[in-house]
Amino acid sequence: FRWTQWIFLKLYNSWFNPETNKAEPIETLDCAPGVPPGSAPDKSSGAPTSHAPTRQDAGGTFETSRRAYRDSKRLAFVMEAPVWWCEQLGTVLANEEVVDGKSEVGGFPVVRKPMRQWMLRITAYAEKLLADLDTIDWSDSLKEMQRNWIGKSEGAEVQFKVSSESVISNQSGTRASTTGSLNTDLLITVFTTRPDTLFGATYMVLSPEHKLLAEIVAPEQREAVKKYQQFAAGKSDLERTELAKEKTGVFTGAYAINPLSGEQIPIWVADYVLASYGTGAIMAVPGHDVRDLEFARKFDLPIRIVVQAPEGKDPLGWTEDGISVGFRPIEGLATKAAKREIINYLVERGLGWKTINYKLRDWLFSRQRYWGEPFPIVWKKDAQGNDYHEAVPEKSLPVLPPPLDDYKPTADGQPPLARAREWVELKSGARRETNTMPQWAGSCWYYLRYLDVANEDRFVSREAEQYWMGGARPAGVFPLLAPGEWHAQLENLCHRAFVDGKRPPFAVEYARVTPQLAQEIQRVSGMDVSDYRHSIDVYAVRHVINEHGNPFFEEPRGLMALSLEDLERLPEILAEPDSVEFSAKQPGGFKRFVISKRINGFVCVVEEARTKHGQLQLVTMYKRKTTARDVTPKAPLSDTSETLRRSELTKAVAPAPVKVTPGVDLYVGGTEHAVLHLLYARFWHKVLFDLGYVSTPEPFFKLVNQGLILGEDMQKMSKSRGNVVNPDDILVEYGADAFRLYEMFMGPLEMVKPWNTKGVEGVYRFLGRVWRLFIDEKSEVEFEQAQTATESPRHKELLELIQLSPAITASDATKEQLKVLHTCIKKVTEDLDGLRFNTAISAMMVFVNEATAWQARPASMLADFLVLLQPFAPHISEELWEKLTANSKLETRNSKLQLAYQPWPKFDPTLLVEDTLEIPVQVNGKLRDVLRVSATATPQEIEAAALNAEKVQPFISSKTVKKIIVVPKKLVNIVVA
RNA sequence: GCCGGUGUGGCGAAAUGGCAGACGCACGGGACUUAAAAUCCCGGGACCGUAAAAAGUCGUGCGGGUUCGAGUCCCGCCACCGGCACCA
Repeated sequence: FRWTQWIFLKLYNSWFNPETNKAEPIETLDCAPGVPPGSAPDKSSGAPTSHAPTRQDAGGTFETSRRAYRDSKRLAFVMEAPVWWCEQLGTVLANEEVVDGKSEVGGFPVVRKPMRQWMLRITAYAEKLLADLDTIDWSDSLKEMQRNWIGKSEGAEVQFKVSSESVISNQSGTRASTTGSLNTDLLITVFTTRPDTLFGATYMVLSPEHKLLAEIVAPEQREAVKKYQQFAAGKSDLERTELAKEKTGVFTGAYAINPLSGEQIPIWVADYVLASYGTGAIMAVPGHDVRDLEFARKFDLPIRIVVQAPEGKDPLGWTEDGISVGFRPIEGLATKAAKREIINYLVERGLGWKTINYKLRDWLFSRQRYWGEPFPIVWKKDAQGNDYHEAVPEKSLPVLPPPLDDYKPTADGQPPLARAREWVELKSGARRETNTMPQWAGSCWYYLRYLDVANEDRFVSREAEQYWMGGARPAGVFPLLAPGEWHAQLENLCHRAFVDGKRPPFAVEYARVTPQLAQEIQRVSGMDVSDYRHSIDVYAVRHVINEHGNPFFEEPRGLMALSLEDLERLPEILAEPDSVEFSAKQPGGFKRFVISKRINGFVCVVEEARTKHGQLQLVTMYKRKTTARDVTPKAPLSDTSETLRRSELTKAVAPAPVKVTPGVDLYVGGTEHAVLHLLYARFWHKVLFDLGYVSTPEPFFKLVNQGLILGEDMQKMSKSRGNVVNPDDILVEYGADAFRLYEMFMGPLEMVKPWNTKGVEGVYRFLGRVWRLFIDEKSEVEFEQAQTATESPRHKELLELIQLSPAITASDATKEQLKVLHTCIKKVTEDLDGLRFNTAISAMMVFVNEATAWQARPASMLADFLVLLQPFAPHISEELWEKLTANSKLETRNSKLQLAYQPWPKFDPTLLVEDTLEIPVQVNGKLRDVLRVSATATPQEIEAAALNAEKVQPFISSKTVKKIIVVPKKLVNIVVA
């Protein structure tokens, strides 16, 4: 409670500074120029901004207005707004906790209800939470879920003037006429991701909750609109989604002016436009939006085609990229360019601006429950009698909940804590906040506390945090390449970027910064980068190929598509560039260099960023033709992707990565936390990082989703289905070792798998075989008899009766035995690294099956085997270890050390080499025989043996042998006509 | 509709482009036992053969392609699971 509340106060006392792009103490707020929190620091946008209060501000005292201004910027803030109320749970819930109109926990109905609640400004971190997904090793599906939840859309806000005629007629009907200067500048702002289709906006739609609705609605439509608003408000969110199939809406009687065409377009109200997203109003382009088209067809509204679809495709309802038509300034431009041009057009005329929208909402953080951390907040009254909130001093933490007789909310709907009046009402006259935090609060940072649980002075010591969480270098950076490796590594990178997306991100350092380049950079920036290395990662490769390697979407600026060949010339370009430019101001505070060189009539431009790890990291690359005459056709996209697709790419061998572990090394959990815990924890961690309390920007570097275990009937386990397997029963019957071993043996970690109790018996039998590999069965019978003969259930001394099997010897292992052991060591070691527990266990089963047949079992081998088994079945392994090491004659390892601390065995590859090999012989790809040949046989010898093989002869004798493929140590394939 | 994942024996599953089905479950046969359980040994994709074998043919969701060779790589589909969903 204490440190969770302490972190909350950090959130409370911070704001997000878009200038520095990070959270800062609230005290720095007054010095910064006003920019709306969460919005992109886009100075050229022309979007309206708020500003910090100055002493000249009218109304109220400076203190009051400063407090109000600070409170509006805090990362933890109070908001009076409709929230999700769940009657059965007796509390409000966050967006993320509401699924299909029901509570995520329990599936109870929820309703919208206006309440004053604490919120956390997670939206300020939307961009970072999105962008940094690229730096962590999580599954694609999980990352995708977070991306969808954050829901970034780039586009523009456009202002539509409400047609003066409708305003005049409206106002004269509603208010006392406001003299000659009528408000003809009534503006409605819409958000669109397709500003290029603005010319095709033939009507407008406002959400039923839109603020301007009352002002614009025509008298004759007032009644209809009001009814519609009530109709929409009466629908629960569940109904709203269920009824989504049929569009509804009402004409407002008002018109707006399409800023491009100048036409009057009708303004409608419809609930397919959400108040909570964008501006709550849209420009409807039925020609190129399915929802608008559906609506337009239902209400017979005009439709205009402004984007040409590819040949053979219907332009009506074409929502993908195409060629703009109809509006002169962008006529003929491809969508990407048309968007850019239209935005320029709008900005120049003050009609709109570029903007970014996120679906992510701020996090509703308070609950009306007893069992949660109370907010360390008190409420006071100012001179005017208005309530304001204040932090409890850090030294007063923790704020503990008082004991209560009744844990239900009060009769008038206040949280349970409100029942404790002496606790709530302080002597000073201040009152405690009675809401509590949700359970997520603790789970947002528990992994940090685990590092240093007993610390009384800090939530985690710096030393512990840095030792366990700190990563000195970014993940998987490969050291500088040896000369000549560049080509292979680039193919490796391309392969990882485009073919094998599952691999973790990594970067390659491929060249030192040359003295020429270092000198030039020093000259333009004053920075010394002489000991820096150039690096390139999969994201740069993707970016370069996707952005500049795709001729179809290329911008009309003389830029040319890149090929793999161009990338291959990076070292050449960077060694002796023609020019170097420097741009100090970049998002994230990176220093960037634009390095260019003219090659074969093209100017190749390479942008690199300076990282804190002594690298110049490739950001992007493109080439442009200098003059029209310089055009020489270069490899188009098809060639590039063909190159990438070459199967040779898959052969590129990846070197072992340098082990670095920023954040939690490995986090294993289910997908149910995808947009809850895993998003919340990332947010808190980033705030703590910005404020300097932790040393990594991400909490969990590698995350694996274990698959759900289904019931034996292949259904999700649930009480109502009655197919739940109680772990306690399994533990009693088979023990913890067999239980965990079975869960690991069922199949790949990430896969969904059905439970099968028979399968537990299988691994239980395996553990039994392991036991009998070590233990003399006769002695065990004696033990059991002695046990039944005595009454007391606990006889430690009786255990002494259990003896090691006489087959266990101090003798040396045979070559054959060593091969079996080391095959097992190799497999288990490699499979553990890859979290392939199922195949590791099967390798141990193979070993035990073999070893059971041995008359003499060398103790040293069995000791090594126990070390392998120990992580999978720790109890039985330690037990056997004790028995094995009790016999001093057999000692092979340091028997003083517990098994868990024994060094991991290393496999010896030389022991795995076979003397003779089995070589399958195929004819036209079909298996005909298997030869046994010496491992030293030459390809010629193998070929001859294959041709002479008895079983092969009938298939080749009457035919001509066209070709013989001999794969050394693998196989022979004879191709006949 | 969009995004992600998965399709291999009766079942859970293995297979750096190179002998498909390792390992385990279930099943069948045998040994031990008065008997059962436990344990140990043997068998096993389908088809066609055969007294039994052997040999042969077909087989990794479907249709194409690349390759000497494809469960694996490429193109196009289908089915199932998970997530998102009137987000402009």
